[in-house]
Amino acid sequence: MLGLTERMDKELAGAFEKAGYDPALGKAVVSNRPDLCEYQCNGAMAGAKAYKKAPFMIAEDVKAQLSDTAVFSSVEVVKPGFLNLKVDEGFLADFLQEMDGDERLGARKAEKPETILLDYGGPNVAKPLHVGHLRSAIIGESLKRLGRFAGHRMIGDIHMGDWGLQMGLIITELRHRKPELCYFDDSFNGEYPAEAPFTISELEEIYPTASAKSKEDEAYKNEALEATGLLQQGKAGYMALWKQIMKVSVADLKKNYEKLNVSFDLWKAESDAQPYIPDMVEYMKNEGFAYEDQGALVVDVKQEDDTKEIPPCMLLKSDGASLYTTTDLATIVERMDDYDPDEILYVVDKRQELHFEQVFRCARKTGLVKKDTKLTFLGFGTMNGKDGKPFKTREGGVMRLENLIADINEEMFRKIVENRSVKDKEAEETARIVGLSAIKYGDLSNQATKDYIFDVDRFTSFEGNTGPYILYTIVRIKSILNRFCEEGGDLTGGRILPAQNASEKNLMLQLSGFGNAAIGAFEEKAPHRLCAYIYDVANAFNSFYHETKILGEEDASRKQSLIHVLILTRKVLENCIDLLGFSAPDRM
RNA sequence: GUGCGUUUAGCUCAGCUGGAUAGAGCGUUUGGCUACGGACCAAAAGGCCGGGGGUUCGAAUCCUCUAACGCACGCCA
Repeated sequence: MLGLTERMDKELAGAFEKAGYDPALGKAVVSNRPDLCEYQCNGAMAGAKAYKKAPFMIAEDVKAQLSDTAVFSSVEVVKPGFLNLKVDEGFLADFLQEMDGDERLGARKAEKPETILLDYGGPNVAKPLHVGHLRSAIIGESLKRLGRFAGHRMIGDIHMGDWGLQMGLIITELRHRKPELCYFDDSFNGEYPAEAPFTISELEEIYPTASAKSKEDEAYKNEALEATGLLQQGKAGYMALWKQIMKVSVADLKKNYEKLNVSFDLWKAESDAQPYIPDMVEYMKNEGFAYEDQGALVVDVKQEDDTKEIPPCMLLKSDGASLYTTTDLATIVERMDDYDPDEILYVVDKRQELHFEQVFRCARKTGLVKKDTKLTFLGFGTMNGKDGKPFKTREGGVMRLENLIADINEEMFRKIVENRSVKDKEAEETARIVGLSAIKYGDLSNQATKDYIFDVDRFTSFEGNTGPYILYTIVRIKSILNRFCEEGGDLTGGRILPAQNASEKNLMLQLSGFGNAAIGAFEEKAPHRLCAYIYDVANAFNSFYHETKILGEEDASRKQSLIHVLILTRKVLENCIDLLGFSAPDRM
């Protein structure tokens, strides 16, 4: 079905055309002067130059063509050449009725569905998730859902870091601690044990220890580098050990991402791309793209229009080992092989922008991707504490994601119990749901590309532009609908009637904007746009609710209409939060 | 040093690609519970949109210069 603005555009374009002007000028946008009108069209001013005519005259001509419109209840021409529009109440009611019966709630579907590979999450194995991983997971998950809703084939890949120096460090530290393990015995040729020689918490302690040692101890660092190299060459004992590390880590990661309501279609890692490296490197050498420079193998990615020096893309270090860049390029080869995506979208910390610029240029130049394959970098900003500096624990250390979530849930639990006499068990579950909304909405309501301040008090508040406030609104609607049913009401009967007052009409207008908000948020890769939209809807609803007697309404058909508006509001809000990656409880 | 980004109300942020009087939330002040959840609603105060110059009917938005802060710049990932 066509959206409301699309229908208005059609009406306006027809009027412009009939009046002898370019129909493309007929576009309706939400008015920035709600005191004057609901929608406005600025086409007359935009076209004034081309037609060498006063904008006011053009607007008058268009208005004349709209004299018998069923879409607008009022069309006015103002000052320079604004067309001020009010939507016809009957038309709006019919639109919402149709929207209520539409599975997609009036949102258009992509004409050309694309296959989009979404690279997000990006945790390192054997290292605990920390707040730095939060944004990638939250933003990526939302984009995946938004894209899917828009009609695209979204493939979410967690793309774990499992192949760099970090693995060498862990292996080295393990060898120091437990040299007797069969993984370190070169003459061992039996079956390696099924049980891992460590737990996840040991693993998480080993890495930072090893990392610290390598910074102080040159010999230790060299050992780790050597171990990394041997692993990459496939040394049997190290491979077996690496598999154990992966097994333990992945199980833990799955558990943690589940808590965030984040799920991946692919659990791929850097190591999966390794088999593609030798051929890729060979190819780049043979085609003359790669050459040796200071002992390393590099590909130039400079361009004529560069405003600054772009360093070449390094494929192999002087010791022959591969790097982050190599792996990322090989991953592109792997993805093209496996899925031939129309676009690969990376949701990564914006500080890595230069690296991806190099990788993208290299992939294009050397033909790893097709000419029309889009490679997109969506860099997100840093999550800062209230002091404006990167988010830390009270002691100044890196905040583990687990702890952050636990803190939020505890705060939420406290608030819920304070206000309601609910059973602890239920309150705990509710606290988790509401807590997640606080974290996700707090993050997503900011522009992804900018740094933002993570303020626990603000995000967990039930007032203002927060996740809990949105959930509160939904819960409130559910509560009214429940009561309606208890009183013997029928949720399916009747139809939506024209609005009878300003707050009701405003709510209806807001609801009609769902499609544009959801699709627009994806097209602009901007979940915060959807947050702004639901906040508007929630406000419009609460204002309407405050002024309107619903269950006490005596006119049966009007009461039924109000119930329908409520149902539709709930649907819109629930769809939105699902697209953002969280859900609402029944009570809170 | 070079490049990129940011700068909007006391604080945290929007501003839909150039439109009318720059908007929210928090905080502050005030008013509203014998209706369906007051965890709400209504209202007030609060601004040289970092600064200068330009482009045009019209600029927070585009161009240019400049300041402050942040980030990134070949053998880590």
